[in-house]
Amino acid sequence: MLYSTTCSYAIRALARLAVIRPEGYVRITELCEGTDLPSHFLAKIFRDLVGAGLLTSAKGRGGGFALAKRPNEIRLYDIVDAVDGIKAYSQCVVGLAKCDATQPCPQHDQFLPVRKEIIAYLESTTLDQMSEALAKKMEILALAEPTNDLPIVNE
Amino acid sequence: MLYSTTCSYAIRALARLAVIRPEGYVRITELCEGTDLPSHFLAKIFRDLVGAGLLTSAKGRGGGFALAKRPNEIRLYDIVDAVDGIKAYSQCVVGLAKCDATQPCPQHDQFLPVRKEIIAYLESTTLDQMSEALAKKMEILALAEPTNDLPIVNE
DNA sequence: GGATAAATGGAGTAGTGAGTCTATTATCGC
DNA sequence: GCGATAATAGACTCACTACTCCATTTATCC
Repeated sequence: MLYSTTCSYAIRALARLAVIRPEGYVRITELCEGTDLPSHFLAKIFRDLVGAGLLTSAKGRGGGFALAKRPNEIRLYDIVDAVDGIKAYSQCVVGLAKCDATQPCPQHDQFLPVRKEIIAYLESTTLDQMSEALAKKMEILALAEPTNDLPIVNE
Repeated sequence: MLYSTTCSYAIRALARLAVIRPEGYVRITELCEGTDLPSHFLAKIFRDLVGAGLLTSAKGRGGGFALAKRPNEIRLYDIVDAVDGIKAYSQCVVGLAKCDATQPCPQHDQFLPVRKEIIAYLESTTLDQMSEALAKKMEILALAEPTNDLPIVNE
């Protein structure tokens, strides 16, 4: 997979946050309701995202986590960088330390276009696009199972 | 990174094997000489590659591991599939079980071209290309450090 | 100011991937 | 057949990622 499990949780949670309340505070428990997101673990991940400047937080009644920027200003790239570190994506595909044009690894040249495609994807995808797609999905699920008030979207 | 550490070892070792002796048996110790490949661990990995039909093995004097097919018939795809399992590449990028055209994850459509690029890369790259690139690299290193008989290529 | 509600911090646990080590088995040369 | 050689098998350790839990801190409401 492209991201770590932790990073997947972060992406899904942020997309959900943008859907539920793009501008206000959302509690962790509210965010995880009806999903398989592990709330305690997500709390830990969100601490880091606060530190990375992607989220702001407020304690006490009415508090929770809120996006630090507008959804269209948060790129997938920023989330991945905050959680996994983008450095991993620029390293040699076969894990060699010394790998450049003069000392190429067996895949160096071949892999360039793939890496470019991945980085372009991470840079061009923003949270508002993701939340829009997620909202559409939740809508479809709600129609498919009209008896459920809160569709389980993430299993 | 695109592959697991284990898979990187497999790729590097197979490329090396194809350079050293494309058709005969090579001992693990010989294969790891002058590299940072962990020989005991590689022995374990090679067992699996024998099971996957990429390598054949022979015990005793004169034995070792040899490619089960010609280098141009072994694709990067086959190696990755044998070690990491290609299934991981076809799964949803954010790790959702239910993710298809009707129930897309927030990244489903956007990620398609990236996935295609990765798969195309894995399918089009073969061991002979990789060994050729590696041989070229070893040559460059040998010229750069003419005092060394066995250049360390993989640190 | 007391009760409640939320994040925060950090210790602790579990499972997995990476790597080591040793004993066993098969093969070859003599 | 015997000794050397090399893969095979599996138990074991280590580190790291994923995840839990609880005590603490901070804020809000009454």
